[in-house]
Amino acid sequence: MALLNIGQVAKATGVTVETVRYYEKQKLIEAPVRSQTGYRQYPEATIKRVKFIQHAKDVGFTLKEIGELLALRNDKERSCADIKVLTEEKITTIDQKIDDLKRIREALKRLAH
Amino acid sequence: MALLNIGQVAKATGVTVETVRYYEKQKLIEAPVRSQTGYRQYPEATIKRVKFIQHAKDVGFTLKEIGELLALRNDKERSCADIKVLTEEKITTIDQKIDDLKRIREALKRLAH
DNA sequence: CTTGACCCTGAACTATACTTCAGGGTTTAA
DNA sequence: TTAAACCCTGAAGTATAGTTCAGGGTCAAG
Repeated sequence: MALLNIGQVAKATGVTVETVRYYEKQKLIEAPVRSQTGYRQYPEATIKRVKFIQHAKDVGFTLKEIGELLALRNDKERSCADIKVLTEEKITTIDQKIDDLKRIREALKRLAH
Repeated sequence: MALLNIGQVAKATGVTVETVRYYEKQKLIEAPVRSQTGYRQYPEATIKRVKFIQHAKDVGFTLKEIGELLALRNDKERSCADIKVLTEEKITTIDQKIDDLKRIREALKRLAH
């Protein structure tokens, strides 16, 4: 598969190139390989990762928390049991958010008669 | 019903008194009546309102958006049809957030085997 | 072979949502 | 009646998540 430069990643995900570089600095995406002239060359999977970050941000996770979510996916060091515990914790947080949203939704629904 | 001073509202909602004053400045909660000595005196309903703000914040709404959500509830000026349109818009946003969360949840669920 | 669109770095700037500070008055329990 | 615990204001400070700026190189079309 072809590698993408930063502008293509930005366009495909709807963020700016500055945001992509910012996520790299914050270690939310891996530093990509570079062309001879220093241009960042991204695999296509980066698009999914940036989109994930945006979706997680939209539902109230901070970049730090998103880093933890992503680390769970990548971390092969941790024991399976460890990952399970951490993952269940995150799922609890998510379920709370879903409940909050449902409650707000119902309140609005009542408003709209 | 008894009126509450700012510390009691803060304690009941889990935010600081500074945050309550900040929400007042941002017009997310009404400026309450004052005691002779200038202390803010809140009705109990303020607790629900502050809790609502916190829940909405947790699921990624900005204070500005939360202000709009609250305005829908309070606004008696707007036509019923107007409110309905705006409310449906907000509900669409909420449904998107719920979908995002469910997708993240499923990804984590798969991780936990 | 140049011009417009793209890419690079590091640093300074911005908006949001608070938090802290300075300097003071009030309430209440001992 | 005094000391701890509470309340007030306005202004300055902070963390997060970018955005903008200065000052450059690179690539692709004409």
